[in-house]
Amino acid sequence: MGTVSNVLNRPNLVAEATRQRVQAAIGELGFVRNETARQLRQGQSHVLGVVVPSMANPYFSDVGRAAEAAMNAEGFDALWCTSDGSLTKEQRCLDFLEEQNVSGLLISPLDLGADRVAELHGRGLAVVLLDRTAADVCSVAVDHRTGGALAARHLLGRRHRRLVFVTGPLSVGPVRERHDGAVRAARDAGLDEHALTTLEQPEMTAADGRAAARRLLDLDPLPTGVFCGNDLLAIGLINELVRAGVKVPTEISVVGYDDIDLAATAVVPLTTVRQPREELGRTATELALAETGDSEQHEHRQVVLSPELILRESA
Amino acid sequence: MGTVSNVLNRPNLVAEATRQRVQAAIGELGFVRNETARQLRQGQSHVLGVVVPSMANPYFSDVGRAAEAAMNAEGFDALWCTSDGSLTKEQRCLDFLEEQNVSGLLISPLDLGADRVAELHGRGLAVVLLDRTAADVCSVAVDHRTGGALAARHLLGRRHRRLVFVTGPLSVGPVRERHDGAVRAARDAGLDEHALTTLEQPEMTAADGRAAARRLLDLDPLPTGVFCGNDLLAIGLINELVRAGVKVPTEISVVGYDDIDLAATAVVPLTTVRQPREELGRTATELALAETGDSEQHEHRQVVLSPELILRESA
DNA sequence: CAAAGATCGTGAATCGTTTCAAGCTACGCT
DNA sequence: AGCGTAGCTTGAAACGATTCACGATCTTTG
Repeated sequence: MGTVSNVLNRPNLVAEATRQRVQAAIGELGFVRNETARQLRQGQSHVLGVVVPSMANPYFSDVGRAAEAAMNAEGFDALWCTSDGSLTKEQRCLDFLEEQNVSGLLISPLDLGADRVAELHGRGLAVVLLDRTAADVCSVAVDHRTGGALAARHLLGRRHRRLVFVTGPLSVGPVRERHDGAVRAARDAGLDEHALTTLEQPEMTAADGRAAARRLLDLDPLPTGVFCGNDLLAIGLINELVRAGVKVPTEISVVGYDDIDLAATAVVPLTTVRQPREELGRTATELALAETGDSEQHEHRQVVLSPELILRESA
Repeated sequence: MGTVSNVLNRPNLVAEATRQRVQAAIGELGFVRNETARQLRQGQSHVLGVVVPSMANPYFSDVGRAAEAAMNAEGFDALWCTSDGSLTKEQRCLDFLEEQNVSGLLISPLDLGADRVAELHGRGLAVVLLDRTAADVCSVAVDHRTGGALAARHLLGRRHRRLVFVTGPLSVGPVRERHDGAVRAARDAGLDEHALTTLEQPEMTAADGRAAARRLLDLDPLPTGVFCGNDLLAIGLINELVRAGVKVPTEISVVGYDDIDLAATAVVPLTTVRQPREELGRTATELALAETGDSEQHEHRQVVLSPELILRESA
């Protein structure tokens, strides 16, 4: 019925008495608006998709949560999808979201080359890249080169001259940038080429950090400063170092990256490079919402946020 | 067009030639089926909602991931919602899912009393409780009493006679059950009443574990065995203990609960009670799918899974 | 008191898909 | 040739909400 629709969507158009009556009936019958039909008719959905490689990763879950909160504040809802590091799964997520008619997409794509995202964008979906950057799309990223440099310079400033950079797969953009930033900073400080080792791990979990620590303990002479590509690596590494009887930070200093919750409560509270996760998520939905609003004469913006060094005890 | 629908849903009914032609057109035009309209017409959705208190908690993200994988295998998709520990947010999640016409619900409700879930169930939604149990609903839970007892008996078996149970809010069912199981086991073993302390923390994060460690270090005499309500508590606690120079497990033994990934790579690899998270998630979607299928003469099942003690180094 | 205007309620069309009855073809059989 | 049938295709109704033009009622005003 038309009136019911008005009561729900434009209550001011309907007389107080009728409004009451309709509301009562709604309560009585337990009527629930069928969002599905509503969307079909309106062609728009008030739902944004969030696609991340993993929800278990505190970095993504924090960013996503901030993004979702910002959406809710504007009457939008979030549809979470996890690609689990698989391109196939990512495809499946995008298919799902497209079929669900989301009006926008916050995505941290596994592979920028995959132009499925571009295709969706072409169909009129608002797209915001999380922690990636591309020419003709909105994006919010952190300046990882600066972040890496921040970490390296901190170690250098503490007179460390034998450094190891423990990193995840350098094929991943942000990871490579952190590493590059650190290496560049070390070189700029005039550090000797062979005083600088890179340990590339297949993943970025605490287990990988532990494995890195074992390889690191074989080095001779032992390095004195370590920069890890994320906090989980750093935590695993420190744990194994401590187990081996190496004192952190006296014998080896460690800097992490991300500043996840666990960083503060590690055996040795972690000195780390904080990414502004809340701001990242919030800004991403702002950009997306702006784009869904404007639709046509929208200007794509590439926002770059700054990382910050958090001093604790590990370095 | 009717034929297009047939090509997509019942390809055997349509002639090879037409099928090819339609497929070609689909490819050419970049046609994407509008799931919204499809659902509206069918009244059913091939989507299940997953409602958990937090995605950052590895326990829930693992359970949910297993559940989602099982859904995907059956052609269903998952809609993730996080209640973030707030009843309001949980309500919002349920409203959203109902409006989205999900055909089932996997939920770990904050408050069993809230009969919103029962209401949805009444509307014909398949409902499966995660880690909670109620009379007239399907559920998959772990026998936490046994889990708690497993942990306590392990400590007692190692001749520990001064025990502390560090726990989260006892208002949370599963948490209380773990605690009760442990306390009962200790009493059954004839442990003195005052040789048993309970430290209740407001949350169950590593930070709470650290706080617990500080309170614990004030105790005189120091306890020798500690059972933590989850691994995060245990990790935070051990970290602080080690920082204070207390040797684990020689001076104090610690048992955790969950067996999250981090447990194995902690400074002192954690002895812990493993919950079968994958099985829990998988079973939950099986129950839900079974219920959506049968609809009417469906028998509710309460599945209870068994925890398992994982021996590592911390106790 | 009548006409105009303001205020609300009504009914039909619409969104994109599924479903089903009915129509069409071509073929085989007698 | 005539008829039945299997195999496909077509067209229209339906899902539940929104939207909009129209009609009904009530109020105001000259």
